[in-house]
Amino acid sequence: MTVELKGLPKARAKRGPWSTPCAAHDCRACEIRGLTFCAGLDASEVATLSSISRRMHFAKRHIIFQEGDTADVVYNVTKGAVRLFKLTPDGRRQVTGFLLPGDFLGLGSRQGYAYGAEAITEVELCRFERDKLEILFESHRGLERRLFEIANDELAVAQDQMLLLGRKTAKERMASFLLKLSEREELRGGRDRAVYLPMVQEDIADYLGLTIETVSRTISQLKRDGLIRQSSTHEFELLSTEGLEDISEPM
Amino acid sequence: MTVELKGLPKARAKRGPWSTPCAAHDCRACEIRGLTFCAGLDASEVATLSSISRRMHFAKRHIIFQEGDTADVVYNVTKGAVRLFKLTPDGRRQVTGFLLPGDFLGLGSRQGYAYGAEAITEVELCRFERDKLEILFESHRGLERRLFEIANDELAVAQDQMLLLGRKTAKERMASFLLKLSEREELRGGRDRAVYLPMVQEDIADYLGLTIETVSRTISQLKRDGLIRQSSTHEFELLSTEGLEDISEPM
DNA sequence: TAGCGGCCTTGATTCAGATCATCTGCACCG
DNA sequence: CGGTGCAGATGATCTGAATCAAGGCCGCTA
Repeated sequence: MTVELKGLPKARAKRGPWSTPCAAHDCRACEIRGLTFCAGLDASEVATLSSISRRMHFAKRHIIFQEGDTADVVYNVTKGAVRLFKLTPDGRRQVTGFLLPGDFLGLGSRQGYAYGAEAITEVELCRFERDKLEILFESHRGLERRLFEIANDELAVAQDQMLLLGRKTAKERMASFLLKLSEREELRGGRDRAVYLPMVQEDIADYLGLTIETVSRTISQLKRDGLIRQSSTHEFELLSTEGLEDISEPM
Repeated sequence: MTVELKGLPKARAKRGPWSTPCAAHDCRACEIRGLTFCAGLDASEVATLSSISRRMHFAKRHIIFQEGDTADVVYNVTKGAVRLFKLTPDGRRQVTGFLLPGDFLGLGSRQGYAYGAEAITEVELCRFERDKLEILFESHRGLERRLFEIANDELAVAQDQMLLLGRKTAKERMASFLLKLSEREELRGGRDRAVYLPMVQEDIADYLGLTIETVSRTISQLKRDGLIRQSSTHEFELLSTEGLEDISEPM
């Protein structure tokens, strides 16, 4: 099923070739429970959540929603990677975040989503309708509180990003970015110092407020300086987190 | 009462000369009820809120809290202006927001505030202890929901700011800034097109990711182009919101 | 297996905004 | 009222990152 592309001028993003809503599935079998907002629920709560959730598939490059769409659905990423972004009318793009399995998607006021969301890789999402979820809140206060916590955490991340965008140099931005991704992997139990970068350099550039050329040059320099090593197209290794920390937070 | 300055290296901010906690006061007489998170509460709810709130005074330049302080108190700004900021270890500053009467202060995870807060002018705040507030949530679900909404709104504002910092020119940043402040005044019932800027140009520079020289030059240019007029030190008039919009959101 | 397109790299040049250096206005104060 | 100090304005110069311009690599697919 292909969905119509909304007429945003000069928007680079395109609707992908397919998305498949799947039947309600079993949350108890979820690969990423414990990471996400479902964490710390008891058996009955998980069962209720299961009953209102629905698995979705999106192809690479599929736009999950556009900035301004009514925010009546929220998601949980279970597989793949998603980029969040905003566009200026003349087509400049700011990537405001990357989502990986376990991440929550869809915070936003009733004025609609403040950003668009697009699949970087093939993506699997757990979909919840907002009003059904809100009914659940009545009986399960913890769920609502958890969501509030998530919003607060996102806010802290956003503030860090403002410091990065407003006051850091290209090298500092790149080092901060790699370190943050690596910390995230560690929380998810990934291998120490290995970082998976599913996105292309254009995404990184738009996330860090730089150009692709500067991103490429900065990565090259970090390699030359022996701070990172590229294991494969999307896999990097941090050879010196200490060195990167010195760069990202200069005294 | 003067409070010790925490030893943050090269931090420009200093503890101000005094802060006075006042006795519990009457929320029913609050100047800004209806603007803030107390909005839409019934009489009994206001009474309860009143019983746990406390008026605070802070002098100009007084640090209300530092980044990393335990986030066990939240505030409502009732008078004056506050700046939120983050610092790099080497002393660069990013102002992440300005608060005016009616604004909520103190969102943050239990890891502590993600930013510092400092009085720009003399400030009056309504102080609430977090755990007392949370007890109130049990009986008044609307209050919790309202706080969640505020967090969501802040998140949307933060994303706008990322777009500004990552992808806009100095002129675009300045125009966006003035327009946003003006919209805010309108919501508060201020005079149309008049903007009150309690902060100094250094604050604006640190908010927009620029230097004071660039801020000064950009303001001069907007004046020369007949888009704004300075009525007094801290008062500006937007002569052409249309012109400013064209600049802030180029097609 | 040749050709095509997407992504990345690297060099040369430009430029917006930073940095450096004065200078003015003005509030405060002894 | 002269001095002092801070906020702001403005000119000159510098520079980090953008822009412009080639190429290279690699995975498709025909």
